[in-house]
Amino acid sequence: VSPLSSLIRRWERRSPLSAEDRAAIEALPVTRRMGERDAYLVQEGQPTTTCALLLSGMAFRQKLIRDGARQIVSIHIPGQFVDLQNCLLDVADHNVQALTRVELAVISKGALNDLAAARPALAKALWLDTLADAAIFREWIVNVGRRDAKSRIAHLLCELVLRLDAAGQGNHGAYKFPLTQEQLADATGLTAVHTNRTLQALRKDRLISLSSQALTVLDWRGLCHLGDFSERYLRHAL
Amino acid sequence: VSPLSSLIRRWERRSPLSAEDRAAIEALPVTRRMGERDAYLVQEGQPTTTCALLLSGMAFRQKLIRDGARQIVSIHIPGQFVDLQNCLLDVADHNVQALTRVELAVISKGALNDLAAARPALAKALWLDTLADAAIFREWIVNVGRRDAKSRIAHLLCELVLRLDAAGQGNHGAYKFPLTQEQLADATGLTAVHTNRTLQALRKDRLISLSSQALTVLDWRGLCHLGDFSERYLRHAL
DNA sequence: CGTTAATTTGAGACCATTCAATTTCGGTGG
DNA sequence: CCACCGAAATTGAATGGTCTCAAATTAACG
Repeated sequence: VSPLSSLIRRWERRSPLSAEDRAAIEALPVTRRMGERDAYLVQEGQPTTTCALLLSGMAFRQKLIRDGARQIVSIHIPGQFVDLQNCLLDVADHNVQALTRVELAVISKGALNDLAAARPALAKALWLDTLADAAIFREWIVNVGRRDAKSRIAHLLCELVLRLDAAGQGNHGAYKFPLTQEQLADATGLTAVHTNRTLQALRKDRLISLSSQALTVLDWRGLCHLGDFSERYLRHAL
Repeated sequence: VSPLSSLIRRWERRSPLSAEDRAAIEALPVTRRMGERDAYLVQEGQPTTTCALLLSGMAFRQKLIRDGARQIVSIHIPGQFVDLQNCLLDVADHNVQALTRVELAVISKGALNDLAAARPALAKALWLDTLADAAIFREWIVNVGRRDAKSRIAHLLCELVLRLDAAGQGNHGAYKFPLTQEQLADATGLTAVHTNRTLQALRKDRLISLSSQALTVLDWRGLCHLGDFSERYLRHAL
């Protein structure tokens, strides 16, 4: 079975691919690669040579500012490219880090660009992936820019839960949740201390239970309401 | 002269287009449309039918949250699409508003999709536009998530100044700057009051002068340093 | 000029931060 | 299996950046 079958499956949820398109994907030269937790998969400033599809584990993208503070700008689950933009960039403009131990399918930039040039339907699929990313970025801006701490974290959890569900990684409202509180803080623009207190509030409100990397949603409606969550922006991401 | 010549010019700054590609762009059926200041050009929840290229004036994209607060997620200058994502969305997932009186070249979704399907080089150009947007979104997240008020505003000004320069809209560090302080606040995740005080601080530090819609950069190096600004992420946006 | 929008100012309150210390957890080796 | 270790989570108290609310001033525009 091809390492890119998860990609084909995800793209076919949007619309069916022709046999030739599927064959072209499966013919891509792929290298498997592992990454340890916290390992840098892409580093800002590095010349780019490949794109990587996440096969298992989770990863996130982040930027560092001068004083050393970190802002996480997205979180990735299996079936997604973690650095699709590198396909069209000479130099990486942000960092990608493994959140857990990860397994990657690495494809050369050139092969992916050739694929897009030769097969319009796949070019569109790649474009759509970029667009889905961008939609999430926009909502992420709103989250850190205009919501208070409780809403921010609630919103982030809602988004992750829907995406994990779509990827078949959740069962009955329970999820593996490998983010540390410090990482959750870096994703929401808060401090780790305040994130801790905010999580306690969410637990006291009986919205979630979260401990030892296990997240359970106790009150989905309530969490969505608190997080001011509407799933429209995830249209092409699920 | 074609209304899409500014688009061709911008795309050709990245790499030359073939005569056929240029002809295909110029053959697109285009409708001109005006928009008054503050007018909604796209409304969240609306079915999408067209994409619009900004010919003159400025526009911005924003989302509203439940309590009515607004977060501006991007600002657009002539030569850019203000709603390219609508090409691949059935329903708009955010709002687009005119910042000044604007002039638009409206193209039907279908025509643009056909263009992308038929002409790989143009599909790539559209993809690259989406990617450039996404790079700006990422930095925008960092800005509102991790920088303090002075840095946030300085960073936003740095970005706009470079983009205005690239679009040929600046002369000698002086720019038309139609954002009200309230809009600047909504873009940076601050309040209008605090934005006002922060601008006063930037003026007192002799970094900028800003009044009656005219921005002058007095100390570019200093502004970049304060804003923790690095232009790498604008690689494809300029 | 008159009217409305935009900017500016002041003071008090609050959400989130900072800094430091403590407790718990997960994994490791004896 | 337990002792140990570092990482992660938790707690407390004080500080501070930003917000809120309200009012005054200035600028924009017909």
